[in-house]
Amino acid sequence: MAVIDLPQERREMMLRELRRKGKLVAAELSAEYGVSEDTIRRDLGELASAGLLKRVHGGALPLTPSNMPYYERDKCKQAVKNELAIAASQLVKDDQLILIGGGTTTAEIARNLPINLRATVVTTSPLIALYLAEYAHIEIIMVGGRINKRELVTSDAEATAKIRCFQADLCFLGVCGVHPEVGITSTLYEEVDLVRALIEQSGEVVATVTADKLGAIAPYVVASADNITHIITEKQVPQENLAPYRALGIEVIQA
Amino acid sequence: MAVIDLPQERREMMLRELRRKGKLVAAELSAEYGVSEDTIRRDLGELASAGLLKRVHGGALPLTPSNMPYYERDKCKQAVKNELAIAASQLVKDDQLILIGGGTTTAEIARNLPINLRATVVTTSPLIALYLAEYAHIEIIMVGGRINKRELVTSDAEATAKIRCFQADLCFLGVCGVHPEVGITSTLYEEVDLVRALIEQSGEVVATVTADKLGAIAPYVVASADNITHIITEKQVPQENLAPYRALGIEVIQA
DNA sequence: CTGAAACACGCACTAAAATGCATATAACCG
DNA sequence: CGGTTATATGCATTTTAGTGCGTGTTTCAG
Repeated sequence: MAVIDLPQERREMMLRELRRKGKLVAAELSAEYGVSEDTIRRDLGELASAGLLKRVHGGALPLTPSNMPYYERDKCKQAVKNELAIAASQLVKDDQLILIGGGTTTAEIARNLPINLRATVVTTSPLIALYLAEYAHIEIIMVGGRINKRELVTSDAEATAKIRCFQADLCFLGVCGVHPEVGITSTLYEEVDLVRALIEQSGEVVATVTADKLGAIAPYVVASADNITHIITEKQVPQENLAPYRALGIEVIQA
Repeated sequence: MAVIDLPQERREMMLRELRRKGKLVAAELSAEYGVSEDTIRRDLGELASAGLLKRVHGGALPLTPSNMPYYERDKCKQAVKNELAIAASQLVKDDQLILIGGGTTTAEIARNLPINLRATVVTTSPLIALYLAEYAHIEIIMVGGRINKRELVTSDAEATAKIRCFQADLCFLGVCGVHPEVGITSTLYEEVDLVRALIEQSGEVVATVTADKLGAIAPYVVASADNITHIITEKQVPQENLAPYRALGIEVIQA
């Protein structure tokens, strides 16, 4: 992991993190960079007086609040999704080719990748593409096609065909439901082919699944559950609910 | 390992190391090159005053932290760009096929379209795609490809080829410079083909041009000025500056 | 209204920077 | 060849930037 040894470097990192995440919390920064909260406060004060961010009680916010589009849906279970995303982001390694599908949790993963990760990411989500643009060493391939406004992704035949052109190391899936027997299911028919392509063109398949989606069944079946290699879910999920997935050879990670 | 015996050689090595690692730490350099920290500091000071790096406490950083993109530029002349965008948005009619290129002004247009506009928009910018997702009756086609992080658009051959699949009614262009004789110019070589495609695949070509870009010349020529059908520019621009464009048959609108 | 968290300020300590000076080496020139 | 000069370097000294801690104050949420 890249060590931060220059104060100025730390400040620039903070600015980038602000652009990615839309806010900075002093206490978190203190832990993240291994310096006291005083130092963080001084940093934030300096950046604020340089006109680079807006200082608020507890942290900082961007000057232009509405530049990065913001989505209401993103709010629910935000904290949980953030936890899952952080755990998921541990699975990536340098120099991999990664596919990221649509969804609020996968978007969260895109904002929580290691800051110096060197990789190529293929995504169908313009929102994720924007988040990734803040990373210096990530090559971004945007998969084109008709935008599905509900999910904010391209999910038509053109997008599916494009995904088929890649053979990735890793894929992050946002799913509507995962059931041990029924498998991966979706509420959107037009997404089925695309998600299937994501799975088939990728070595490891990581599904981030909140507790309510575990064992859930949506109308359209995408693939059997054993196509998944990793499930990231909440800490509080009881072990007996996870056992069926482990029996399928899926590595289950709780965060 | 080549021995470093020339001071100048050492400095060039340091610059290369800076490009490779993104930062230089004085103490490390001292050990690495076997000279005192004083010497390193003098080197860094010299390189800084030559404008080759940014000197910071403890070492040095690149001048442009490789990602000083978009969001900075977006702030400047925001009010003006908004005016131009509102004027530009008047030109769209229902049921048209519209191309929107990259740029801060074109993004502004995307946020200022008539709320009930019924149209199809093709864009290379994920940011614009997100803005457009707010409109109920706009069909969005995202053009895929490698993302240029600086401009936040897809501008590679794949994107250009895709644009060639459309025959649009209208196209909004964000340009680096428009000169009556030299024509439309760009600061980015890789954008040239794409912008040319936008122009050729579109009936009307609307350029939103802030005062400083009117008559400006950037390194790479895209097309002659008479390819433009409409120029939207600032109110304060004197008539004599606009006459050459009108002589080319371009409709000039001041907002 | 009250307790906890965040903040602001001053102080002490460390590391890095600037500055002046001494020395060594290499280049220059008669 | 020998002496002068310019450059590069290291060392000592003073300044300054960065940091953490303690104390008292402000802000915020229940």
